[in-house]
Amino acid sequence: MSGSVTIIDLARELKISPSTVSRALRDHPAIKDQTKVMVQELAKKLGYQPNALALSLLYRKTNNIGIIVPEITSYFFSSIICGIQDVLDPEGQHAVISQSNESYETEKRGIDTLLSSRVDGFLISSTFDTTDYSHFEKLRQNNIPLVVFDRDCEGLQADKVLVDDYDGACQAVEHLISMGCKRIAHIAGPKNLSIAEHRKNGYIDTLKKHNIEIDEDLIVQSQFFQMEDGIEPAKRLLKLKEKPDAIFAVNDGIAIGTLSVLRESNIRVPEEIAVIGFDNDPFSSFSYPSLSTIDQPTYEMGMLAARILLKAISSPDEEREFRHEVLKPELVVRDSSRRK
Amino acid sequence: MSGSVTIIDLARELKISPSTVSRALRDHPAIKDQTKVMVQELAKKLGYQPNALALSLLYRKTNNIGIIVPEITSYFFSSIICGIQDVLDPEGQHAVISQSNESYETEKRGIDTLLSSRVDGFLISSTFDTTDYSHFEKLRQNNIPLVVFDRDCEGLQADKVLVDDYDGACQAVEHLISMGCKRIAHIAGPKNLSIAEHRKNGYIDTLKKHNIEIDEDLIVQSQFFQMEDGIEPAKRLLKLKEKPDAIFAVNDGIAIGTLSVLRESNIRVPEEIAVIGFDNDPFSSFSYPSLSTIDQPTYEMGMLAARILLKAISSPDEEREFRHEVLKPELVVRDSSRRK
DNA sequence: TCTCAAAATGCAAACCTTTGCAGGAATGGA
DNA sequence: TCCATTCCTGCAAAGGTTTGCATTTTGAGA
Repeated sequence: MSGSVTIIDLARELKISPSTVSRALRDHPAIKDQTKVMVQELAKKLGYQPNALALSLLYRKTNNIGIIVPEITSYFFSSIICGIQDVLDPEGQHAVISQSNESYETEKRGIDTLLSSRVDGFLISSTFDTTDYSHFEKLRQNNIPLVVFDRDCEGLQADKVLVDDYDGACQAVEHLISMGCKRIAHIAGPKNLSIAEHRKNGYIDTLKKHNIEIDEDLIVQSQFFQMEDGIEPAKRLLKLKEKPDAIFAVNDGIAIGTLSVLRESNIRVPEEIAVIGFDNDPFSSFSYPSLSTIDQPTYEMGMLAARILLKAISSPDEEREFRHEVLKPELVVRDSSRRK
Repeated sequence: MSGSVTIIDLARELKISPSTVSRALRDHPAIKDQTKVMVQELAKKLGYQPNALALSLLYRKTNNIGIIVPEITSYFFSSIICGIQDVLDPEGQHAVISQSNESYETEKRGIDTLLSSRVDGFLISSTFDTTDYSHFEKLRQNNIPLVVFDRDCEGLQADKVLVDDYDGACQAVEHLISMGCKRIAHIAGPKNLSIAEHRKNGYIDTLKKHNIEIDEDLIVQSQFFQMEDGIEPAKRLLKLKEKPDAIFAVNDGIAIGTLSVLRESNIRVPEEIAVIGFDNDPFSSFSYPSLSTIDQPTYEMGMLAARILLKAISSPDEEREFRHEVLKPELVVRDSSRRK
């Protein structure tokens, strides 16, 4: 940054005013061709680059987009970010990424620091703990566009890009039933997380639809979404007097953890217990047995969210409805649920 | 951004000058206590937040750090980024992340756009194709600090935080030998990528050290680092007349792909063929069989790189040697290489 | 009441760029 | 030669903040 050459430097060198230099660089019609050539050549020679900071200050626009996600190490979120970046990049927008680590406080702090660094808009997937949305409301008051993705904040007025988790769960359970499973267990995700609730509801409703009684013992809970978090809940299910013949895990991580427990217990998958996950993590097709799952259009979700945000940024005062997009997930059948 | 209140607003409201407001907010000794209280209360009431843009312009410092990585979807890079962020955050620095997708051109473009958005420094892990470092040299000419991590750019004058890949490979092969393996194959990574070369050299030298002849047929190449990229090379090894009794894969992704091929071919791991990877991806302890590997201190690498960068930024003109840190990797033995 | 130092505040420049408006130079025609 | 255009170019303000220096205010002491 130190050695950077400014418009003023060019002006001084050419003994003309900064405004003329500015206009010459932007090909303004009121500038003589001769002057333009002269300026542009010097600019090139000296490697002039406009100071984005000065422009941001002038136009009140940084071209920075704040992204807040619970974590970036999971494929799920990192591939969403890919989708976002592939939309932002060609538009000259930059992604400033902050992790909340599933902590409400950190999320709030993240918003504040990004806010004071003047990002033009926010893309947020909130934490487990986020039940109070006042920090999001604040954005609207400040007139800063916000698009919520994946994890719904129910009641919050904002653009949203979500996945139909309920439908995904229904597909998963329908599939297990069609494979002849009778006692289908569910390893549910953290409480008060909308997506986990929706999946659980899809599970319950599908069983009911098929007149299968809901057995509360068959519903256990995982604390987080990592592979190791699946171990303990899976073990709990295996301790039941009447074991399940299928397990629908809230995501692929938990499902993979479950598979490892089943393997250790010498339970054949899918013959004794079928397993299905959720996410279609790249990992899932390489597990043993390969894992049936519900594919989520993560990349598309990121792209769509980013597009909606950019649109909101470029037409600020427009009165409009908040968008509420719901993407459809898709069943992927692999060995872990395929009855031969 | 629109509704944001400025120091000038506060000044007007209180009928004092902006400079007094500024000083009052920063608790300057020359300001009357009464005035300070008055200003600070109004600032709080109106929710004043300093405009970081104006400050950046003034101090020629954005507090943004540009990160360029080949991809963010792998655990390897995303956990490095975690380490980076955990250092940047408390310092009020923001990570602006750009992906090169292993493309030299994209990497170059990334530098240019981040440069024009005035990041204070760069943390870069270069692509496969990056053999020309002029875009990095440019940074030094502009006096912008750069720390290279993981993937070395040989010959480039810059701070570097690397992992001793050679040593890691030696540990892996030593381990296989100690388990009684005689025909150890290597699935190498992309050519002209330093880390892949170092691992290959470690493999070769360790075999030589044990007077094991190098068989070129046992060295095959993978194109990329994903699981699916391991399939084809593994199949090539299985087609050999004399099959290997161990495979050292350049990373865990390739190793996982290899395991799936071995499984399909009904080859017992580790009894017939032992397998070891590199990275200690979380996945590797949940594969079947669980994968022996070389643990890389990714999080620490990110932290160290970030710390070095921040130091370089805060003491710009200081004459100093470039740092060249080499972290030690560590063998993790699991089922895929444990002879019973 | 006046003086003077000390205390408190304000002015203006700097960071870099854009742009409406004013003004100067050049050119054409009479 | 002079006037009226047209064509170029420059001035200054705006965006928000900090800070050296100048200026005003305050209060004490004479």
